[in-house]
Amino acid sequence: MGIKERQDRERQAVRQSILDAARDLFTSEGYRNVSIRKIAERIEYSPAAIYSYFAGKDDIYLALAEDGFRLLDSKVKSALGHGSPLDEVRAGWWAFYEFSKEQPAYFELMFVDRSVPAITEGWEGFEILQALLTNATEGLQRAVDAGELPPAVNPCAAMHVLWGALVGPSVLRLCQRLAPGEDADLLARDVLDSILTGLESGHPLTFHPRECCADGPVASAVGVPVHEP
Amino acid sequence: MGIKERQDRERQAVRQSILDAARDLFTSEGYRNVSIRKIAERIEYSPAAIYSYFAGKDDIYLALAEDGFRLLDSKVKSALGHGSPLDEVRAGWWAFYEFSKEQPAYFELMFVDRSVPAITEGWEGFEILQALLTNATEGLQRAVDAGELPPAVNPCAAMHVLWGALVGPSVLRLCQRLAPGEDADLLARDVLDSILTGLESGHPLTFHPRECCADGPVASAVGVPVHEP
DNA sequence: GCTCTGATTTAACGGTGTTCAGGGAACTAA
DNA sequence: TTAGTTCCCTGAACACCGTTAAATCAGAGC
Repeated sequence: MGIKERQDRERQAVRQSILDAARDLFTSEGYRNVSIRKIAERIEYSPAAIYSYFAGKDDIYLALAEDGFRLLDSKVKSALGHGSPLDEVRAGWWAFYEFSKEQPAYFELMFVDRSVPAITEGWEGFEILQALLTNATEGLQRAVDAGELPPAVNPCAAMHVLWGALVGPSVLRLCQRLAPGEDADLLARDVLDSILTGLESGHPLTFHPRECCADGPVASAVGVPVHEP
Repeated sequence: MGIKERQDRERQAVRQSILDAARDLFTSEGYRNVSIRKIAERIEYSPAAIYSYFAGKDDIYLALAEDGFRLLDSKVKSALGHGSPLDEVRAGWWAFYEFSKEQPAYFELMFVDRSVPAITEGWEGFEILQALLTNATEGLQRAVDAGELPPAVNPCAAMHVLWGALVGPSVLRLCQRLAPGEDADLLARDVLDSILTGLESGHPLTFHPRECCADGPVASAVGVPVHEP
């Protein structure tokens, strides 16, 4: 009795076609300018049909963003495992930058488009990013423990700095704000190197962390607005 | 014949009341959740009346944001003029952070709220921010010329790093993502110091700038989406 | 064949930003 | 004072939006 399986498969296919259409439209026209009706028209269904697959427009975005965070997570993780702790820090953040090149559509949805709904605690994608940033902080801690970074370096604050700085070149590249002769890769590398060099110099950090990386970094990272969408 | 003057004054007062109501509503409920009808109700006018003062909802935001950029500009400028070039760099960026504390409503509209319309070239506020960031780059150049920073430091890239990193603590503070015991001021200072220390160490920068600061930084800074609002 | 289930559509609700013809008050000129 | 003009403002409408309830329809199971 493969009927249910076939039905499930078909349903999954429709669901995926909604996501594909939405990703295309979101990245070409911006989340704000895409309506449920446009997505429905693209997949040749009625607008109401979509609501049997997703609770609402925001949920379509959240499903896409969750995929994106998963992709980012696996990309960063596969870049680790080689070299010293400091090498891993460098590799991890470089993977983040490369992700913005390889998956520009996802990256844009995740970090650039400002009309997108808010990312809140409890949502799966939030937890993935959360864990990723916590890992990044722990990586910095290992580099400190290994003596590759001065003991004065606060891993949490350092992670914030790396994060904030690395988003810049990624967005610059994505928005094509660099001239043809300018190489975003070099800029990204410079930014990364500058930060790490600064950390190596070991300026004492006065910030007093708590479990600041347990709920802090994501908010600043993605630029979460204070209000509900 | 002060009639026209009085009429102009009244008109200006109504215009200002629209802006005041809009700023209150935007920052308490988020740009996305505020409708023209709500603003109209607040000032006891009909929704249509607003369109004789502003071309649309987005223009109300743009007028507010322009005020904000002007405020930021004057705050940063008044912080300059004392000390060495490197001191000025530090003072300027610290003023930026302080602005986020003193004018949280404006700062939120300018940099945090993600449902706000895009900032585009040609708009007055864009030019103000543009000039401000160009000034920041020139300040870094002066610090290099004065020997306070190594010649290898690329002012444009360095400006990007400072900018990206400083937004982080500001947003963290604004979104109250720090525990009571954690001091955002210290975090901001650490971030600023870390970056400057890194620059002083003089890691060679490979990025090849053009007039990259003539049209680049703003986009990455504010997180401008690719699409029209 | 019939029934039942569940995916899909039709039609509508309440909201949005925005436009436009007209009313009416205030000002000007005779 | 009165007639004319100007211009702000309103009411009503338009074209959308996200979302939902009821009707419809195809297909599976008996």
